Amino acid sequence: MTPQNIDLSKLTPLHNTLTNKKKIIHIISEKYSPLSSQCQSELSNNSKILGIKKGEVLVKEGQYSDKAYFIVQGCSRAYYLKNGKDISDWFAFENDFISSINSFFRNIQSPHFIEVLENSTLLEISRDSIIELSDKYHDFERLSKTIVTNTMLRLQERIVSMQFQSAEQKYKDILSTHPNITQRIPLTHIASYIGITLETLSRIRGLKS
Amino acid sequence: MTPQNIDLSKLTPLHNTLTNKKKIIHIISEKYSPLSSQCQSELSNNSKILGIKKGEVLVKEGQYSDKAYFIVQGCSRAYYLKNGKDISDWFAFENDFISSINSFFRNIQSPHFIEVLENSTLLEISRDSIIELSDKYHDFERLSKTIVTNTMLRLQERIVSMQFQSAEQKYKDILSTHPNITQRIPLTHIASYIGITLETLSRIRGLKS
DNA sequence: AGTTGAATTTGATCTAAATCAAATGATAAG
DNA sequence: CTTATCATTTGATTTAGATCAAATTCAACT
Repeated sequence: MTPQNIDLSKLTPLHNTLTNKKKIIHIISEKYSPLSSQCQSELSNNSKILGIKKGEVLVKEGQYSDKAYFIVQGCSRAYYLKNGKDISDWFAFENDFISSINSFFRNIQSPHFIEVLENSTLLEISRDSIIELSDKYHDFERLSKTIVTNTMLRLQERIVSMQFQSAEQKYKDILSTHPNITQRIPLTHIASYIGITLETLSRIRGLKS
Repeated sequence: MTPQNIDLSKLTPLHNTLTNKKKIIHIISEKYSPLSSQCQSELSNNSKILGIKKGEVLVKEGQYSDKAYFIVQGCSRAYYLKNGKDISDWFAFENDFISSINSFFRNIQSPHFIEVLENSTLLEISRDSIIELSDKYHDFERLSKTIVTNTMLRLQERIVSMQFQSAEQKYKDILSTHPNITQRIPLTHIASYIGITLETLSRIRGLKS
């Protein structure tokens, strides 16, 4: 019986969790940047799996949040309130990371909320663990650099998309990177993410292009 | 005589350059993340100082650019053409870095031009050198992570500023981070950077607020 | 199935900022 | 000083998308 064929539900909860964690960390290592097995197991000891229900809020405005979350299953968003209006600022799906980046990196009060949009499984890692692992392991430092670099490039693309595009083009842009985002994220959130109103988005979608 | 009091102009050009390079690298190390002296001198061997005249173009659209530039003195911008319109995407001043990030990190053709806006002194480093130094020195890996992280946070702030702000507020936002930007950067470029037209910017500035 | 509340669509204005166009001001070069 | 080029301002008009408001569709829960 190969590892892939183990029926996880038959194992004890503890063993199950450990097995899953190793798998998740292996995925992170594959997707972002390779980690030595020693570093992987130390990351395993410094992270925990969370099961979160749809609608729960992981971070609230004003909190100091020193956690980063890797999405194993489900999706989440970061948003902030501007004059009472809910503006989405980041979406994260399977194999993406999410955190309140201002609070996490600059150690200030979070301007963002982070909300789970589907029942989700997350891997939580604290800033202290990340700092410790980055100090100790060069390959972990590289992993975190890779994640930050990806994020930077994604933000840069988003600026270009927002700078001088029509509402319609901005919507097409997001569809081209996330073709089925509308099946998972309410339109209000998509609208504010691309910087247009819900009504405008609805009209754009009505056009048979 | 302390090192600070050496009159650089009295030295041979070569010595002068070397001394300057070490100073510059020391500044980078101080400002972003400390480098061991061995790493500093290896970086010194892997970088070169450029003197560039106002108006020169360092990178053209379509080129593969594998260089990063640290601005010792002067300023530069990255911009792209959208339907023939010149849209500024990044400004860099003393102690900032600039590069065609898409080309540099993803090894694709640059969508950007990089133009020097004032007679400038730059330190140029190639991607190969950065990769090599990052492999060899954990502290260099950290330095590059720090630079990327700063860039990411700056881009994120910019998105928030662009998302649902009035033209006037966007202008105030850029003034608050770069109070004297208007003394160094033509208004056309500032306007496109914040996503408004030159005319609108001029009118905003006309209001005595 | 029927009720309730949220998500989305549709409609009628309104407005901030774009566009088009021309005038003025500043800088540099001969 | 004069001309040429570039940067900025000012003016008139248009328009994409916001705002306000109501109708409809959808989904979850008794």
